[in-house]
Amino acid sequence: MSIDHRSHTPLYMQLADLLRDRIESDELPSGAPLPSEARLSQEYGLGRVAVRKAISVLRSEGLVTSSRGQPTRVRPRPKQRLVEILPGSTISARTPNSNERRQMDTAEGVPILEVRSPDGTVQTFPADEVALSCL
Amino acid sequence: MSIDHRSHTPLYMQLADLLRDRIESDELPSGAPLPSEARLSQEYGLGRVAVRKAISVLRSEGLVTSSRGQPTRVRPRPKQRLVEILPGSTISARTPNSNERRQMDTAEGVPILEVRSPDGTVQTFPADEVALSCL
DNA sequence: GATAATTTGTACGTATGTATA
DNA sequence: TTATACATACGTACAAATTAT
Repeated sequence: MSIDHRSHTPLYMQLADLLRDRIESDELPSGAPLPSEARLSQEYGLGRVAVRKAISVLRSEGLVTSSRGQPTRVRPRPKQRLVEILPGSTISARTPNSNERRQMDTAEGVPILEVRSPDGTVQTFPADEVALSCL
Repeated sequence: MSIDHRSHTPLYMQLADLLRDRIESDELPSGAPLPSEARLSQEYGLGRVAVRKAISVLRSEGLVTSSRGQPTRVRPRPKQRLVEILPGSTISARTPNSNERRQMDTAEGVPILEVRSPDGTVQTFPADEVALSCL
């Protein structure tokens, strides 16, 4: 379970895979801090660029959140609430751009669910908080 | 419409905003090549790191695709086909991780739509190709 | 077919800024 | 205040894939 510097798989991807495993196996549970970038650098013998790129992969997958001054943490996943939608509705999903993300205050890696009701109205929901139930 | 080096907004974000505007206004239409990283560097007086980060933002939003040896291009958006789902189905959306993306052969920035039918079966669709219609 | 030029990808190092504890 | 941690941004070098010559 370590980094192979001679592998064809990029170093950052190997590290991302390692960390993802530790998150999905709950060895790094919800809310837990990841080791700092400096620590990961030393631990695995990588430069900081590779470490940051690995973490950015996890961030874009919605698995972790980073903010200045604090350690990167495993992103707590809110319980999804069920939203009921009417027959005849159309549902689509997309990735919000940075401005939309700011407005909706959602984390990186969280898609947007869009529901177009039969009457033409459109509703949007962050996909980590909402699941849709077709009546 | 240029880069302000004294702004509080990061340079890469300013460039991402500029390029996003040019894509969404169709000045850079579907399939069109973006200027090369070297060209953007010169054009806007930025280092390559800032340029690459800007493009990575657009890639994660599903707006462009990059591959080695070829210019980064505006990602052609396939026409969505409508998939009908049964009443009682539950719909959710999520960002696939890198391995899932490889398996489903979807681009970065394309969420996955997941449908759990009343009989318990689960179907997954790339959200750029499929929209769901609730019967 | 072989070479060269172009373009993106990976990875290193360094420096400075900013938010948090 | 100090130390820690992440964010931004510069530079360099080489690898790998594609395209043009």
